[in-house]
Amino acid sequence: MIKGVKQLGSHEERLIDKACSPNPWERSQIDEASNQTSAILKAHNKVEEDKLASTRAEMGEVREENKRLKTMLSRIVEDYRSLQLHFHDVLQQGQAKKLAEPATVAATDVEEPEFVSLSLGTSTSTRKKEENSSVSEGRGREDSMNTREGGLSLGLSDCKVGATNNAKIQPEMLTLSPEGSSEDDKDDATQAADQQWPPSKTLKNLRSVGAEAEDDIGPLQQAKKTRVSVRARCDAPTMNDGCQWRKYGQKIAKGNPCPRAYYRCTVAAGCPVRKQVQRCADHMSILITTYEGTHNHPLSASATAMASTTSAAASMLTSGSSTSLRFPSASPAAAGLSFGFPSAHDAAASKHFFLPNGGAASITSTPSYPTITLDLTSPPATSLSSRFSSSSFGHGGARYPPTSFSFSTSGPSALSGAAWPATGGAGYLSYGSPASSLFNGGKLSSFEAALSSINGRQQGGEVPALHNQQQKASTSGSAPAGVLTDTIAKAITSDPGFHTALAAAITSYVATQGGKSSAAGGDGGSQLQGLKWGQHLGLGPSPSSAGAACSSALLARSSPATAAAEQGSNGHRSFLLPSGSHSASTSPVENREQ
DNA sequence: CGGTTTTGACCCGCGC
DNA sequence: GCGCGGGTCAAAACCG
Repeated sequence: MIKGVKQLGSHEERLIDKACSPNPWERSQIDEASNQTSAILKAHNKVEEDKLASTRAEMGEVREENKRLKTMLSRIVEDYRSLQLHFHDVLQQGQAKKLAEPATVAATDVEEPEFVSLSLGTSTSTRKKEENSSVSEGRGREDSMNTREGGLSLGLSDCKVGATNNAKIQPEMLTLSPEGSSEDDKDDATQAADQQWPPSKTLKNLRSVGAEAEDDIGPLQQAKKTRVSVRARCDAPTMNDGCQWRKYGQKIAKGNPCPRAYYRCTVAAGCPVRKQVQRCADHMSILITTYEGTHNHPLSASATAMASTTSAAASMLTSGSSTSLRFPSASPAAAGLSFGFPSAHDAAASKHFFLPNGGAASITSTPSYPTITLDLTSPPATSLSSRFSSSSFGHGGARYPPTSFSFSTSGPSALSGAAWPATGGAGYLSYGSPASSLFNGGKLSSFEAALSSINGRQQGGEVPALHNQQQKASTSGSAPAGVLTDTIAKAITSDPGFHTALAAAITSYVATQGGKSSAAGGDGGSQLQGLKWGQHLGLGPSPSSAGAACSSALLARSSPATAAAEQGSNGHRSFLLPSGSHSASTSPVENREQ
């Protein structure tokens, strides 16, 4: 492209030179003719001069336009390179941390506070295995993720949140249960045992210890309580997320006639992961499943799907604090990022960007826990828009600033069931603006593939390869929910996707804005806007989270939006995944429920 | 018989 | 301090 611009520039110069200096023969002819027919020649001369002037003016415009394009391009390339550098930095830091990671879980908790919490799909053993087996190359790691069962190798849990995040949120990787931090006070011999789900007496003691220590480890405590809630239409008692669960309690929660069931993961003894399942009071067909904790064991592919999704969602939540810094409500960034979205609706706190096809909003609010909600309940009509929501009210709401961001996809309505590519990367190229043919060439983005999965539209034999792969790998039978959530999770978490989505979004945005500026005669505005946008994306040297950047990149695909109804009231970050006929099959265990 | 579910009791945090 | 609500325990019942 640069080459092309340069060629264009030299061509312009030749044209202008030619226009400015007619050859001698032409001049002599004109002089001769002027002697004979002065009147005619005068007129002729005038016409030529006019032509010259107009051509000169035209060339000047083209030249200026060329300059603008050159500048814009160099800025974009610059931004892209810095982003690339930053991306590699993050990868390398993650690798370095892993290599330095002590063998004990407790040590990990202490030394890696910046890891994103709630990596439900990531187990210590799995991650260790990967350290040994994978080359320290992003692409290689992703390959392993796509092929290996049970491990979430590239989830956002491996992705360090930016430094701005660390100041406020310091999630920890492995021990999300309340007793986790207090284990530091115990000797090593007991720590391993305490990784198991503690007996009630221990729990009671730990509760008090944890309360005492809370001042010191406040952020960690906060992060540990991070929950991921999944709303989905489901007729079955629970969604099949690939794990085995044992019900350990049931309560009638206030304000909801439906009892809330408490489950514990029984895949491995002592797995601290719990989930709560409750039907929505308003819509009994909607099942709300809330996950909390970190699996301490490898997961089946289908279980990893949900886990990685929730992990990704939690990562989005935690990374959202930095996002809020990047997209302050009153800053031009917020307006810039809206890309035509309506601005904030709830003056009190919530600032939602709504999507063109936004369906039912899903908001959850948990007074003391930062909770992110994946809403899979919107009707199929909203098929290709996506939105998540998260809420966080930690400690007076100051810890998680109320901000929302969303992203949407729009593109060909024909759902090809494009599978997440086995090698990753390539599929992400389909991120981009509809305005850009590059991203619109009949391909679906991976995210769209995920959405199509959610909507159950893989029909007529269009079963994604990923689906097949996971069905083969799954140890708990078919798990459509797992497949779709895995696809979503990959769309959110996969680093090359984040990488490429950004590049695609940049290109897409420039394509759109560049066209506008060109049509308007050009005032350099597009360049400026593009730069701002890039900065807000975190394209600069400052650290940014993958989630924030990815979602922001995806934002570029949004077309001017019409507001969707908002159900929540307080500060949430919002995503939404449409689901229509999302019905998850249930495991034999879960079928026993009443 | 082992694992799971049920269900009343208990604990704890929070608000008044 | 008390009541309320959420979360958990644990014994009994249930199930394959």
